[in-house]
Parts: sequence; C-alpha cells; structure tokens
Amino acid sequence: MKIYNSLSFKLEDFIPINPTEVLMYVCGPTVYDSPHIGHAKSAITFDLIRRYLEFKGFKVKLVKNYTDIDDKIIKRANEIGTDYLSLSEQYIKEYEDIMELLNVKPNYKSPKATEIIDFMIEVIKTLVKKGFAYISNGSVYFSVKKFNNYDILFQNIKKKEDDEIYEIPQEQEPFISDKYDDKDFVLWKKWKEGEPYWNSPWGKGRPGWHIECSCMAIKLLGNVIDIHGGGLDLKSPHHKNEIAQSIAYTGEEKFANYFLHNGFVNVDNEKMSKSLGNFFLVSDVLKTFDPMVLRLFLLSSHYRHSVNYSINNLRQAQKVYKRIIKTIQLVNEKDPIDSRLIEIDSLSLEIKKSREAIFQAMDDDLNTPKAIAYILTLIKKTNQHLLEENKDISKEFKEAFLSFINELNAIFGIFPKSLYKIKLYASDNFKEEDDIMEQLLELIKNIREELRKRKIYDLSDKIRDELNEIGINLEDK
RNA sequence: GCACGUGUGGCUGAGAGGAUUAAGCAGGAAAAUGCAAAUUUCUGAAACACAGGUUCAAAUCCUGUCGCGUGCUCCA
Repeated sequence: MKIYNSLSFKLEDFIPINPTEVLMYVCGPTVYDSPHIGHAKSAITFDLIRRYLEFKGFKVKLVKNYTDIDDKIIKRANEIGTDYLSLSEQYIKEYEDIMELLNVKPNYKSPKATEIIDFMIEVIKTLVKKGFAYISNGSVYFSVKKFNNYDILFQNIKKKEDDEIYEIPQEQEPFISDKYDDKDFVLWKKWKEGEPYWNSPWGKGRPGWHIECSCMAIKLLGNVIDIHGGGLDLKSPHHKNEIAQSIAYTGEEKFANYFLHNGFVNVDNEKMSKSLGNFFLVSDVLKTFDPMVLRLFLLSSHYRHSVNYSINNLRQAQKVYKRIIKTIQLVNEKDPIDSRLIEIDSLSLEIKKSREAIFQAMDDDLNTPKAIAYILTLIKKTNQHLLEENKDISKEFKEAFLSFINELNAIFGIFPKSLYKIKLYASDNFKEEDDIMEQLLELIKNIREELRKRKIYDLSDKIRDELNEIGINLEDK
C-alpha cells in the first residue's frame, strides 16, 4: 500500500514500525464551536485510512485529541457567560454525536489537553533543561533555532550545510514581545487575570497549543509513531512545531514516519473556515441530507484534494447513494436459484473484478473517487442483469455480493446499520421517526395504495407530491 | 515574494507516455409504466489552461507563461 508522505513529498510504501500494529495520531478540533464540514472531512479522511488499515489486518491505535483550553475557548466562554470547561464539554459532546452519525469509528483514546497538564509540564521542564526552551517573563518558549532542521520541515528544499550551534541570548532582553525569535512558539503561557490557570514551576499559567499533541502522542502511543494526520492547514506551523519539540524531547530521529494531510472543503473555491465565516455546520447539512450522503460526498473526491461544497454536489452524491442502496436492496430481496441452472455466472465474475480494482485503487494512496467509480460499474452491471434482462441470480452471487458490500462497508463506512431494513418511503429521512410518525406514514401509505387500486389517481398523486414537498419521498414500484 | 498544490466536457471527478480519454450528475431520445420517480439503452459542432520542448508516440515527462487555491498569522 502506498501513501503520500508530506515529509518526503512522495508516495511511499506504508510499513509500520510494528508489523501488526499501526500507531496513529490525528489532530482533533479546538472545541469552541459546532463542527463544520471541514471537521467532517478531516475526521472521515482519517477514519477511512484507519478502516482500510484495519481491513488490511493491522490493529490500529488511533488517538485524536480535543483542545479544550485555549484563547478562543476562553474568549467564547466569557462571551456567553460560562466557564471554559462547560463550554468545551458541550462541544465535545456535540462533536462526538456528529461523528457517530457520520459513522466515524471511536478512537482508541480521545484525550483532552487539560487531562495531561502534568505531563506537559514534565516535557516542558525537560525541554528547558535540554536547552531547547527558555523562560521569558513567566512564559516558556521553544527556540526554533535550536532545532536545526526547523526551516526545512515540509519544505521541499535541501538542508543547509552550515550547522552552526545557536545559543539563545538569554542575557539580553527578548526583542520580539517576549521572544528571541519571531518563530519561537509558546510552550507555557503566563497567567492573565480572569483566565483559568494551573500551577507550574514557572508560576500560574496554561499550556500553549502545540505542546499537547506531542505529549499525547508520546504518552499514549510512544516516542515514534507511524502516522500523524491533520488538516493541510496544520502543516505549518503546528506540525512543524510538534516535530521540533517532540524530537527535542525524545532524542529520537523522528516523531512520526508518515505525515498525512487532508485537503480542504471549499465554498466557491475558497477554503471553508471559521475565520472567513463561510462555513456550514454539519448539523445543518444533516437536516436535509442523510449522514451517509455527506460521507459519500466527502469520499467522492480524493482526501488530499479539496472538495467543493454546494447543495448541488450534495444532491449528486445523494443520487449516487440511492442508486447503490437500491441495487443492494434489490439483490437482497431477490430469491436466488440453484446455481447449477445458470450456465456461466458472469455476475459473480464481475464481483471479483471489482474487488481487485477497488483494492488496487485504495492501495494507491486511498483513491476513493476511483474506487467509487468501480462500485458504480458493478452496480450498473447488476442492474442490467436484474432489471433489464430480468435474469435470475445464483446463490453464490447473492452471497458474494452481499459479503462484498459488507467488506465495502467496513472500509468506506457508507452504509447505515439498518441497511437491509431501509424503507423506500423514508429513505431520505435519516432521523429515526417516532412510533406515531411511523404508524402515520404507514397509514397514509396504505390509503394511497387503496386509492391507486381504485384508480383514483388524482388524489393518490396529490398525496405523493405533497409528501415529497415536505421531504418524504414516496416511490411506487 | 518564498513554499506546496491544482487547472480534463454544463457540473463532480478518474486516467500519469501508446488502441475509441473512465464513472456519476445534469441535458436530449427510446423501452417499460395509469402518471411521476426509480431502472435500462442510445446520445451531444469537436473536454485534457496556454506556448514551446523531449519522444516513433504526451492529457500524462521537461521548460516557460497564465489562472486558481492554500501555507508562511488562529483554523480540520
């Protein structure tokens, strides 16, 4: 299997440190607001990678953090008159609920920054002791010049030859706010009036943003991990800083062997982001679209590329999704016949072909658009057989098809748990209906059937049209 | 400015040297159906940003130009 490594700018064969286990760390969200589609893309990207690795037989330990203390959280909490902890808890809950809806598998560990303050302090102490960090005006900063490869990280350029040893000019006054270099970043932030704080050897304060990821990865996974993931926007400076401080701390040659970055969700060809204010919340999208449609939509472009968000593109994904589901149902409902009665089972051969093609595409840096295209080809072949030619299917085919779908589901996670129970009339509505609602729909459905039997079509069509308008799709056989 | 990425039909999006450039959506036509939807079949005055180059052969490799995006500052 090949994956693109941001460190080397190349496709590389994926070889984990331990042949049976993959250590994977992904930068999670800062929980000060509801998750938007961008968060979903990142989460689904790494969920896909995790699932595929699991499918390949690896045991995957995936850690994804929550940044639950930071400037924005404090600011937001003050704005709405609550404390940082209840604010972050609320948004963690919301994030987790949404991830569950999107069929993102639970992590091995989901640490919060505030849970590992002690360890962060330990690491910072070591960094100071080793001379990589300095204390300035009650805060602690990492000196990037002490880490000699800092400038070339994620830059496709050659390392400079002059390996001069840099000394932090601690006798002098820091010249850029409290720092000696513009790029130095804060490990420990001095306490300010009105902010939450923890005690440390440098006085009251709280951790900087970058240090938490290094600490969590090291503490929960080890000094060197296999895969480190996150959004493209975290490459620099966040991941640069992580690498610098982690290696400075552990003394290892590497922090992560593979760095993977997902592309953005764009709106009108511009990155969807909080700061631009052009973001769409997952929860809003899920009001009109099935979470599996959103998932399919995000997987329909390559994980490293950007995907353009629009209602129209979501509708496209919805059509594709329905198309796939419909065929699965069709196969599921069809009674197979004794395979001896079928001369050549060409359909079973199609499954073999698709399987190979799909896994080949996935082995090539998780080429989901290609894989999905192959799925659709198989769907088409199956539809032709079943609907156009109205042929029988063999028992072997039915079993192979459904088990293939299960395999696909394990990898892509695009089929809901209740796959074989989906009712056509409610397939658009992801929300689990109340019992009363369920019964009501059943009632309306029956009345319509009755009307149709009596050929009172104007009335039955009216019911269908109006139900469609409120988002309940009724389709006659 | 530096770095990274990207430019394929109306739209989404594969293909990374070689046979007619996938697949889906939308548009047009047909079959079947009470009508829709879904399904299948067929289909569009000519889709590979532009200009050079390498090659018997380039969408694919190289060079340059232009456009777009992102990072260099909080962001998945």
